[in-house]
Amino acid sequence: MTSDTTSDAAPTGAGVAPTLDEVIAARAAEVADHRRGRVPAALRRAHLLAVATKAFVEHGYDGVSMDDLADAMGVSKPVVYDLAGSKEALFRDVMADAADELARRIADAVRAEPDPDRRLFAGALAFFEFVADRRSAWSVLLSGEGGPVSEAMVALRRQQADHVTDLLVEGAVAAGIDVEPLWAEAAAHAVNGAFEALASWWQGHPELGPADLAALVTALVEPGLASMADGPTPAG
Amino acid sequence: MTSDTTSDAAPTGAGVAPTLDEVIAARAAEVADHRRGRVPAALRRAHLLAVATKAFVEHGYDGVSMDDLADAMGVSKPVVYDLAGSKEALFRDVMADAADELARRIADAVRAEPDPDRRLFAGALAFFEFVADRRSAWSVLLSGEGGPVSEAMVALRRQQADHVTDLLVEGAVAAGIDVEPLWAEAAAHAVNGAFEALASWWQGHPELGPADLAALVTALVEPGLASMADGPTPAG
DNA sequence: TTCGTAACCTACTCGGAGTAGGGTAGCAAG
DNA sequence: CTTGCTACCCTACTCCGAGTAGGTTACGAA
Repeated sequence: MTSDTTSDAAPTGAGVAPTLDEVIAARAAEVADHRRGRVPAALRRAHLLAVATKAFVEHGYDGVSMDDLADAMGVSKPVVYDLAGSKEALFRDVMADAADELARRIADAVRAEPDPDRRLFAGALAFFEFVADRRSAWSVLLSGEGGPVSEAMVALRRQQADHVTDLLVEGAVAAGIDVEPLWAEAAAHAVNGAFEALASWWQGHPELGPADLAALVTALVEPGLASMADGPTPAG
Repeated sequence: MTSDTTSDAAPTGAGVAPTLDEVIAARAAEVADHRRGRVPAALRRAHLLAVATKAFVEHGYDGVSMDDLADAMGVSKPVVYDLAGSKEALFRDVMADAADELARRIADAVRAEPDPDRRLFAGALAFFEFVADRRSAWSVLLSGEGGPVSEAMVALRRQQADHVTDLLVEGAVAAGIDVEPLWAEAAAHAVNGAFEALASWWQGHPELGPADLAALVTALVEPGLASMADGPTPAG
C-alpha cells in the first residue's frame, strides 16, 4: 500500500505517533535483509508486535486469527506461537506497550507542569492528545472491543489507575495535604474511569479537540478533588 | 421480559435480589408442568433467560457454551438458537434486562429524593446498592469480562449515560440553570465512567459499603457539576 | 565432521458456534 | 377419521479458529 514516505522512522518529534505502517515496513525490511529464511527471533518478534498491533487495532481481537498474523508476516502459525505464547499473551503485550507509552506521556506532562493547579489539566491534555494521535487506531480497543481481553484490560486499567493514584498523592503531598491512601486510590479509579468513558464518547464528537475534553474533565473533577483534601472522609 | 409471567417469586426477604436460582427453579417448574416435552416457546424462553443469566454471571461469556445452556435446560442446541437467535443476542438480552432494572432503580431513587442537593447522592447510592445486591453476580460482567460482548456493553453504556444525561438536565432545569446539552452529555458519560470504574474497583474492597462509594463519588463530582453550571464552557 | 540448537515447517486435534434436514405432537378443517 | 398445517424438538453434521505434535533444515561451535 502506502509504503512510501520516509524510509526510516523519523524522530517522533512533536509527539505524533510513528504510524503503524511505517513501523511494520521497517521491521519487514529488517527481516527481509536476512536472506532466505532463518531470521533471528528478536527481529521476528518485533515484526510480530507491529503486525499484531495493526491487526488488532483495525479488526479487533476477534477479527484477527493467528493464521492471519502468520500469513501477514509470511511464516507458519507455530512460529507465531513460539514468539507470542498465546493469542491473549500477544494481545496483552500489544496493549502493554501502548499503556506504557500512555503512562509515560501523562507522567511527563504532569511533572513538566510547574503550576500545581494546572497539573490535572496537563495530565488530562496529555491523555486526550494520546488518544487523538491514535484515534482511529485505538478506538476499537478503547470502546471495549475485545475477546477474552478482559484480563488484559482489567490489568491495564488497574495499572493506569495506580499511576493516577501516584500522581494524585504526589500532588497532594506537594500541596502539604495528607490524604487517605484508600481514598486516593478510589478517586484515581473514578477519575480514570471518567477519562476512559470520555475518550470513548469522544469518538462520536470529532468537533471537539483534546483541550476541550481536558477542560471538561478538569472542571468536573478538580473542585471535588480540592474539596476532598480539606473535607472529611465521608465514611468507612 | 423478565419478571411477570408467573404467579410469584418467593420474597427473598428484604430488598435483596430475587436470587437467580429461585427464578430458574420457578421457570423450570413451569416447564415441568407441561408433561412430556412440547413446552410453549414463551416459557422456554423465560427459562432460557434465567439459565443464561446465571451461567454468564458465574462463568463469563466465554465460559459458557450454547451446548452448556442446552444441557442445563434439557433441550438440544437448535432449540436454544431458535429461542435466542445467537449467543451474542442472548447475552444482549440478558444484559438489557439488568440494565433496565438498574436504570429504573436509579431513576426511582433520584426522583424520590426531595432535596435537589442530595439527588446525586441518592442516585449514586441506588447504583452501588444495585451492584452490591448482585456483587457476586455481576462482577464478571462489570469487570469487563466478555467476548464479542463489546457491542452489547457499548450500547448499554450509552443508554446508561443517556439516562444520566436526562437526570443531570432534569436537575439543572429544576435548579433554574440552563446547560449546554453537549456538556451535559459529556459530563454524563464521564460520571457514568467514574461509577463503573468505582464499581469495578469495589470488588477488591469489600470493607466499604454502598454509602461509602456513593459519598466518594458525590464528593468527587458534585462540586464540579455545580461549578459547571455558573462556570463558563471552557472551550469549543 | 558432528553435534546441538534455533528457526521453521506440515498436518494434525479439539472445541465451540451455527445449520441442515429432518421427526412428531397437537389441532383445525374437510 | 384423515389430511395437512404448524409449532416444537431432535440427530448429526459443517466450519472455523486456537493450540500442538513431531519432524526438518540451516548455522555455529567443539
